[in-house]
Amino acid sequence: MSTIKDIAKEAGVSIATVSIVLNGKGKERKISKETQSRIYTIAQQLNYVPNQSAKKLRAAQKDSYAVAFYWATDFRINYLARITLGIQQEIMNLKKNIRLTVIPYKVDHLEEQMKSTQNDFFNGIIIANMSNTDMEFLNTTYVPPCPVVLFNRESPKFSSVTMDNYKVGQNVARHFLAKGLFDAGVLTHDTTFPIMRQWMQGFLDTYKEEGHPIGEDRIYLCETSSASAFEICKRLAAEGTMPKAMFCESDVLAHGMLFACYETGIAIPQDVEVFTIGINMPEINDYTVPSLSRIDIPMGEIGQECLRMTVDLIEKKVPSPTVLFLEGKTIIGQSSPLG
Amino acid sequence: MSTIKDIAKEAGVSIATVSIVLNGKGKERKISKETQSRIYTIAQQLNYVPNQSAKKLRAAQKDSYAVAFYWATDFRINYLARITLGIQQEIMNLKKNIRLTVIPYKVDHLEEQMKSTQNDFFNGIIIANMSNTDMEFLNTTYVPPCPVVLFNRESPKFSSVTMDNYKVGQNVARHFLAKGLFDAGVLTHDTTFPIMRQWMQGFLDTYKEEGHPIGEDRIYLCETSSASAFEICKRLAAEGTMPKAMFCESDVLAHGMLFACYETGIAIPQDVEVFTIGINMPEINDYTVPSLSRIDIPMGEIGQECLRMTVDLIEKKVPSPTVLFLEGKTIIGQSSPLG
DNA sequence: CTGTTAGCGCCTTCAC
DNA sequence: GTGAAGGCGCTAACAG
Repeated sequence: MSTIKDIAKEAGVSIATVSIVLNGKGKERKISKETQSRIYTIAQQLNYVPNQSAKKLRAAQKDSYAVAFYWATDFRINYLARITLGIQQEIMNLKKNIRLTVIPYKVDHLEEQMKSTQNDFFNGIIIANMSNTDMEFLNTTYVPPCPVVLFNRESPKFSSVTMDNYKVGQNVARHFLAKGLFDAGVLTHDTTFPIMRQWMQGFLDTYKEEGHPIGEDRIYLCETSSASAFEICKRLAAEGTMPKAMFCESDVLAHGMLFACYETGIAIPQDVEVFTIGINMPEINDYTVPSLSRIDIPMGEIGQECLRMTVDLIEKKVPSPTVLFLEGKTIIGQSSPLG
Repeated sequence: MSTIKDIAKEAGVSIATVSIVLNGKGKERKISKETQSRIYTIAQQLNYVPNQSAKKLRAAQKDSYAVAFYWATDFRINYLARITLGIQQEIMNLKKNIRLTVIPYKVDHLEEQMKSTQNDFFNGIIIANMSNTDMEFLNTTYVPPCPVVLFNRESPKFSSVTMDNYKVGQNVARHFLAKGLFDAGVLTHDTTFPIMRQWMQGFLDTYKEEGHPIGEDRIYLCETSSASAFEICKRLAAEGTMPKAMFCESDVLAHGMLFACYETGIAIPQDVEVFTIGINMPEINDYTVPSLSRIDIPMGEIGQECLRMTVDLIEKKVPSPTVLFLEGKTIIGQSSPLG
């Protein structure tokens, strides 16, 4: 990488002259036309790219933080947009100069990504969507260079903004149980996302406590796609083993299920009721056929709180680790009306 | 903002000592426990936050670019996730140290956002989702401090990655016309997004050229929500004025339309065929009821090319402005099968 | 154990 | 019209 020094040497002028010209102040400072064009040409030849760190240092930014936002690149990219939006809104609110750098990582490979990223140049880090493997890495080997806040995860070591995920599962179970739907199933992802297992635990425990334990065979593991849920539900329809109530652990799966029921002539909610966790935009689930009953994860809000907490940690206004719990929003649609 | 100098003065040690301690190398360099804890305490008291620009400058990053990505915060946040993903993938491919900063802006208010953001600290800027107002600002008053690439827009002044949007509309029209669906309508957003008007123009012109002009009354303006499309389509159903074919200019609207047809007993595709532009994740439209025929905008790909072009412009490997055209992907679902 | 010094790349002030 | 010098905040090499 060449610098203005290189250009100055090549052009036979001083560094100051180069700086003036490249910042478009040549005319104002009455630098000769020739000198200017010579400098521009050489800058181009040497492939000059200004060093923004140096510029910034010189400009002495006040209250300027660099925050990294790690996000998984799988099927959940949709909802990450809303997290980012929440984070950005909070940045506006705070009226500070905060640069949010988005860093993608592959689920189960957070470690590699973190090693290749130079985290020492951030003031704070927010991490979303970690798998158990990723949590394991964070909780054991990782040494943070700055405050770290986890999105919807819990850890003994790091701050986080999360939900009472066990209670989410409990609430879904109670909704079904209140309607006498004892033959229930769970449609879930086959990967190990901690929160999904917490939801399921709350759901299963509640059914068991109420005297209607759900068998292992009623837990259906899908790939993380509508297509996979579609296949499984088509099979259930063909076998005639569809339960009376299905708890879908994400709307991605619920979409596949709705489509399977549509194709096989199973009526929702008459034949089977569907309750899901909303991770997509609320609107999408309001206009599915039929519309989905669900508990929406407050993505934007969690993002917002993550950013606020990160700043508070940077400024040492809260102790580390701090944990904040938020509530999910229950929305009753057509797929499972109130009892 | 305090610096290590302030801490050094306060603690009565040199700035080097402070630097060593705060970087966790106290033990290794055998700084006394007391000195260390004194430094930590004072750092906390003075609310010290390291200046990352200075750190970075010192570390002399090579091939390190800062790229800003402006995105609109409206209903399109969903698809912006995929753009970001494409951009990030390209960053990985390039094997350069590129920091992507996401900067949200309100549609029609790009100007204000750009003024409040210090763009002079970026090496390149990518802008998505501009309205006519935003384009106007860019094309007239805006003076870019670095290369600018537009996402799916055209401009005489700036580089861009875009689609042949007129042709997209033509293709939809031809699909309907080949099936003899002459009574067609357009369901579109009431805002002025340039590409939507281009789609519509291609669509309307083709119908007219083929001798089946579409009347003004067949153009339905919605708010940018499924809810709004739902209301309009419910009205059409009630009046019995639903056309035989509907071109939805975004799947957000198509979702509202599908739901309205479901509720009012209008059969798709028997009573009305639906063709849409896919902006959401492809999967969502594969599992609507019925699944949607559509042309998907290659969001990720456009993002990817935007980043590549930005880097090429920074490194002056391509002239400015450069324009690149990409193709949309046609997917035939149940809502409008092949003729 | 701690301090001094030099310099990362850039811009601004002042001097000629 | 142009150049020399100083300094933004930080770290590493070297010196005690």
